[in-house]
Amino acid sequence: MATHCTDYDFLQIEPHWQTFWADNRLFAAGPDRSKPKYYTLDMFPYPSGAGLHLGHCENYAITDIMARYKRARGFNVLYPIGWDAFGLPTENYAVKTGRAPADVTRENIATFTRQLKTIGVSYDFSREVNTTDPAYFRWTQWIWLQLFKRGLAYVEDKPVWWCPALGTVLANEEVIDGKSEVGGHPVERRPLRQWVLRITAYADRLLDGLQGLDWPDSTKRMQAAWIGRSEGSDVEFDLESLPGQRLRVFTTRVDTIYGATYMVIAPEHALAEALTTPEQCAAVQAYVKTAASKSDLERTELAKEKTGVFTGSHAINPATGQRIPVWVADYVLASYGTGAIMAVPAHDERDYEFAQKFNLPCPQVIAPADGTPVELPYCDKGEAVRLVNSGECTGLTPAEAKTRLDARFAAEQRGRSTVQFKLRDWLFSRQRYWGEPFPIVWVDETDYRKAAAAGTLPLPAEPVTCVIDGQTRFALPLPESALPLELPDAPGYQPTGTGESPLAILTDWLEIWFDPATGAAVSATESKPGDRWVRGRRETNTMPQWAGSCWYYLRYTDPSNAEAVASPEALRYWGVPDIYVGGAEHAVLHLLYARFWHKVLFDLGVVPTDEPFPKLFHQGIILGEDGEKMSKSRGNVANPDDIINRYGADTLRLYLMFLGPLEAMKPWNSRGIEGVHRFLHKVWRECLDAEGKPNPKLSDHHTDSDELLRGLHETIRKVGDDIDNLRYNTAISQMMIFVNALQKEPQVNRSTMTSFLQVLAPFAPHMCEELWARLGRSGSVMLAPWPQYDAARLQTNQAKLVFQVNGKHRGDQLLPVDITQEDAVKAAADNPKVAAQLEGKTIRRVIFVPGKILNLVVG
RNA sequence: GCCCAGGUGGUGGAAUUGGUAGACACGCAGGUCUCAGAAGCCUGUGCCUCACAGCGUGCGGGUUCGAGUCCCGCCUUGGGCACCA
Repeated sequence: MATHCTDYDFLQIEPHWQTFWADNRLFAAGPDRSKPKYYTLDMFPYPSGAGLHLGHCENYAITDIMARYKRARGFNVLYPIGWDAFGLPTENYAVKTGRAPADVTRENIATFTRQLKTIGVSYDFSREVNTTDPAYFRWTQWIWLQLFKRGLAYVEDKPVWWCPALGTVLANEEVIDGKSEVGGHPVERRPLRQWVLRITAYADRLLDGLQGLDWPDSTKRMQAAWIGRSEGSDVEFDLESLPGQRLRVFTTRVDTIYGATYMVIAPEHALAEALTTPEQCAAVQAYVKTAASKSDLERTELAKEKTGVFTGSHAINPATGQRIPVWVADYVLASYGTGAIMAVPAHDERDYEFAQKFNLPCPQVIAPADGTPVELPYCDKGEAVRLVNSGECTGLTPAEAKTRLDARFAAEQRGRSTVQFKLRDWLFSRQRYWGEPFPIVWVDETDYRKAAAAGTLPLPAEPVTCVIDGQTRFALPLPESALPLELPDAPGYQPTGTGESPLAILTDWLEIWFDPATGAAVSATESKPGDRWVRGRRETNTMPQWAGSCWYYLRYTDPSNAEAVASPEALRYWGVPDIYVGGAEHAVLHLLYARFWHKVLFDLGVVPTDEPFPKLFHQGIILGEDGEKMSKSRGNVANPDDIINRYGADTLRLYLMFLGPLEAMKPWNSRGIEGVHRFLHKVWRECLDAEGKPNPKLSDHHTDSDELLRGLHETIRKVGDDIDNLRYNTAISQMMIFVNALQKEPQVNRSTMTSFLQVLAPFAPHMCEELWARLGRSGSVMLAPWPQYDAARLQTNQAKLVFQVNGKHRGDQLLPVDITQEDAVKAAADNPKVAAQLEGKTIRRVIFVPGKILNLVVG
């Protein structure tokens, strides 16, 4: 079944075995539930027109080697692939060319698939999923409906990037330095109706869940920082000019309240206008207007110098009873906490800087317990500091003061201990065509009540409403049975020019008669089909690309199930990925969003566990030869197709894995690849002679030396360990060491060679299949059980003992491992170099680590 | 500014719990084979030195019989966050 080439002709060998694997369906995840399962997953690729790059190859080689190894170890392996195919690049291309996004997507997927097959990745292509397939996004919509039903989705006007010149809304990543990425046109913020998901309701669980995950620490830390849990207190300050109203602040340092000498509200704060006195009106209005016209980016970038305006009003510090001024300043963010702060300049850097600029008082209320004078601002807290000048709290530690003040303000009904998060709710809509449509119809209140009364729809406890053309509309979901809601055809896919999605001009699709019981719809231009039908307008937003990638790993367990996301049985057996490999660029968003959806599905009883990715690994970025990030403009891109044509996929895979630690960022080196290519040639020559027949040095009867067998067993052991621990580079180095030893042997037992081929096979699968067959082994090397190493073979009775004198290496000698210290010292003393160092000196101390080192301390 | 991870030959990198620094490979040099070349094979290759010795894991200190590894201070590269009260 092997090819007949005499040389290592990888261009012939590789396609041959790729066809063999596909024809024999060797990589399909099996139905046998008695076997232990292993689920390995790559991050969901976007099938771009540019095709596969080296980063993909690195990612997929890592998981492919793992998958092949685990199969050989007897696991039932699930190793799937699919396509995260909705999204902007395809839509932009469609707009430009007028071609249907679905057609473009299909072509891109075909290209990707072809390329994947040329690198020999052992995916189970029978489980391929595609987020743009209605049979798939039916369940994306279904999950979204569950979120909707549980009150986790709502609608809000939110500012988005709008480009007047392009007549369209842009994503954050399409805006660069305040200009559109395409064309460099100016962009502005414009409020548009958006769907928002209440991810903040899961903030605590998302944070706590991180603890048990086997993820890179840096990624866990990044997510924790993104969630940004912060414990503090809410306190309400009375307002002198607005009796009965209070200004609420959030502070993590309520213990410093005796030092709060002014307050600051964000320019967007609801009380900004009410608090402004007539004399200050012009100044405040001007300030608020300037702040509003700045983008978030400008506001933070220009943040070097603090700015602000006095409102003219005062609040009362509830601790001291003093009147303190209320300012407006944009260093306070409307979106965090309550949008207002109590400023304690003596103990907060930002407040200090502001107070210095505007000449506000800075009384110190925290001091080191030992009375050391300190410079302001002084931000220490903890056991070593005490409150000073703080009335009843003077002398307490900050922690004690917090307890006391929280209790006092709670009793006064003006405060409490509380927790804030940096995490914001998730803006979950795009004004775009190429995404999942929301299964929502906007209706008036009467129709909503009528439809709700039927009791069959997935409705939230509180209706979701919005105002369209001055009228309040209610969000009526499609019944689950009516899913999927497919995308209508849109001529040209052009932007509408109003900021709404291209769907908003497809009147027949948009304005409908709708049957809430069945989800059926007809154009509103037709006559009302029946009594229970209601007049509605479809939701025109579509879901962001994150939607489809939030749950795809579940679909792989049962990809064609028409009744559910996946069957409970499949979800129980396959569970979640045992290892998830992808780039660190998704450390926060994708991984956080998917965790959120998974927890909701867990609460719904759909999935049996509450975390989707127990083990995560990030492969490092492959840089160009110049050590810079690969990019077309730099001209430092190495193309996988070229490399495969020149060296073969096995060489490419092996070299990518040999380059360095998998997680490290490392530069490509086109000369270095020669090394692993030579290594594969060497393996070939050790197996076959010049005619392509088995090398005469291989025999079935030869007894290999203990040393060679120790090398073989050490290699089996190390390669297995290193694969388990994702240290492929040292596994390869061990295989090179073994082949170098093999090469020096005049005769080698054939089974030694075939055992070695088995451990090499996950890395260089095509060549190992070929050699396995040519050495007379039957079937696929992939089906042979992983060789066992014999621990007894690894032992030696001699080991090199290193001699040191005063910690310096002075020689070594092969000695029995169980040598006594006394004999070891004798052996050392016989060593001429050691003897020279001992000359005329006394041995003061002997450090003996058996089998390793003998250090003689002399003086 | 804050948090994190790195810094080892000409190059990529290796080094259980502190125990031979530089495995493996690239490159380079010499040799062998060849009419010649390619490929292969052999030898060498941290620095300094003819050699002995000495010096060497970003820099400066420290702990230790012994430090790439542990501790303190600094420099530097990369990543993340960035007025989050």
